Amino acid sequence: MEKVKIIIADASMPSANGLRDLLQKVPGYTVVSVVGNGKELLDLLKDHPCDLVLMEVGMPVMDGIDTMRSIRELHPAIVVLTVTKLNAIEYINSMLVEGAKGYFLKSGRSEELLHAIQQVLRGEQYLSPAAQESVDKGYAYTSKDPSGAYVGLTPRERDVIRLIALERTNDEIAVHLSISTDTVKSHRKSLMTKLNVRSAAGLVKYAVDREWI
Amino acid sequence: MEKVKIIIADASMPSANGLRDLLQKVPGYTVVSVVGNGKELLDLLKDHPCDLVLMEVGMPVMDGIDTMRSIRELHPAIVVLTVTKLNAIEYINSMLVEGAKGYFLKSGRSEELLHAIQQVLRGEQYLSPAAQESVDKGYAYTSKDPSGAYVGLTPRERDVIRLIALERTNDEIAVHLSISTDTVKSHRKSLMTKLNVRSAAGLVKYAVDREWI
DNA sequence: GATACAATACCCACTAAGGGTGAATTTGTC
DNA sequence: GACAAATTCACCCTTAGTGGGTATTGTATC
Repeated sequence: MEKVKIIIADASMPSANGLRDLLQKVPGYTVVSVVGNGKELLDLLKDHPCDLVLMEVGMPVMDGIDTMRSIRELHPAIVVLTVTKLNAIEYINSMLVEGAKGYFLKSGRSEELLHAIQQVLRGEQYLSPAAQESVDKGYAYTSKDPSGAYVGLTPRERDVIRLIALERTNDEIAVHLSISTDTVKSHRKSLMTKLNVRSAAGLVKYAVDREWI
Repeated sequence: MEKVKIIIADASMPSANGLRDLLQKVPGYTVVSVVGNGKELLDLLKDHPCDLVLMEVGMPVMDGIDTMRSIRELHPAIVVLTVTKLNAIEYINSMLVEGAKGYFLKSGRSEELLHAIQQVLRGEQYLSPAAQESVDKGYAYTSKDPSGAYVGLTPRERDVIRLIALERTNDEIAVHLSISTDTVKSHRKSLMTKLNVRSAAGLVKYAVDREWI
């Protein structure tokens, strides 16, 4: 019987290695590769297929949510289990909407992770208890979109949110991007509406969590 | 010969387990415990001494910097190696000032971590290349304190910075803490001066990084 | 009792950000 | 070519935050 081929996508070395070591102990599993961001994962998948991906949401270069969308498009058969420390509802919702089969929080126990893997491999959804609780409590960032559709940011909006998180004022951002201050304000307003936050604080948290800064 | 007793303090399960598994393979080392935050660590140290602590900066309940200060006071003989994903200068500086012997970034390789451990156990300081680079570039948050003294926040300032990160306005914070809006502004000013940031964005990043939200 | 600091509160002036509305232009896709 | 989406820009007005002070009280610590 073929072993389940697993790839781990996590920028944090001890975390990625910890997952690898844990899974290598399981007879039916084989970790074929460990990558540090979404781009590396997609490059690898081009000619190295696998059955299961364990993926962190917060990764540099290309984060988990964007990566998830590409995987669903390019490799629909791959099962993805999110393995992250982020338990905010917007990430859970985003990952599930984009097609992740499960959402496991890193505060959980190893045995629970193995259980989660078995469950998603069987085709069932898995959510960590705390994640399930967040989902039950309702949607914070996504309340304006009850359909559950993913709220994507445009490239320009990402430019702006990054600079906001870097403590730049609207004027400075305008100079940096060679656009008018009014345009920066436009993007800022779109960002706040999309992410359903009330102030710059919410934008900064979003950018920090996703490791965009 | 006695084995080196090691405790790992890291709230992230795969990360903590990854470190534990890595160290258990080394003949001279023994991981006596794994804890999830600074408070658990200090409780454990009361009657379970150890030689080396690997500690993450970002931990819930009690973060690495506060924990470091207590360790230096209560258990001066224990060698602490910071093992974190945070590479901002203020954390590096804070941990070193508080008495950590080394600062290892989780993006580094396992062999490098073992090398770092050997180095701090010999009594030498260790810094990850990227961390060394940050130090060379100068101090961002701590530029106003060239002596390198740790910039500590008072309990009230922590209340305020947390609420700022939670997107509360000054008025809301005032009501929540039962103080006047002017007092909130006073705390806000102190925070920005102490942390040497220009706007709320810097405060939010600080709070998010330290997992205070 | 003197010192230091945290916490509280107030003043003033100025700048930045938030919220609403509308619209032109480019870009890519069907 | 029609359509949707992204990007750009311009007004309006209101509120919130920033930066500079100063000052009082309480509470440790020396």
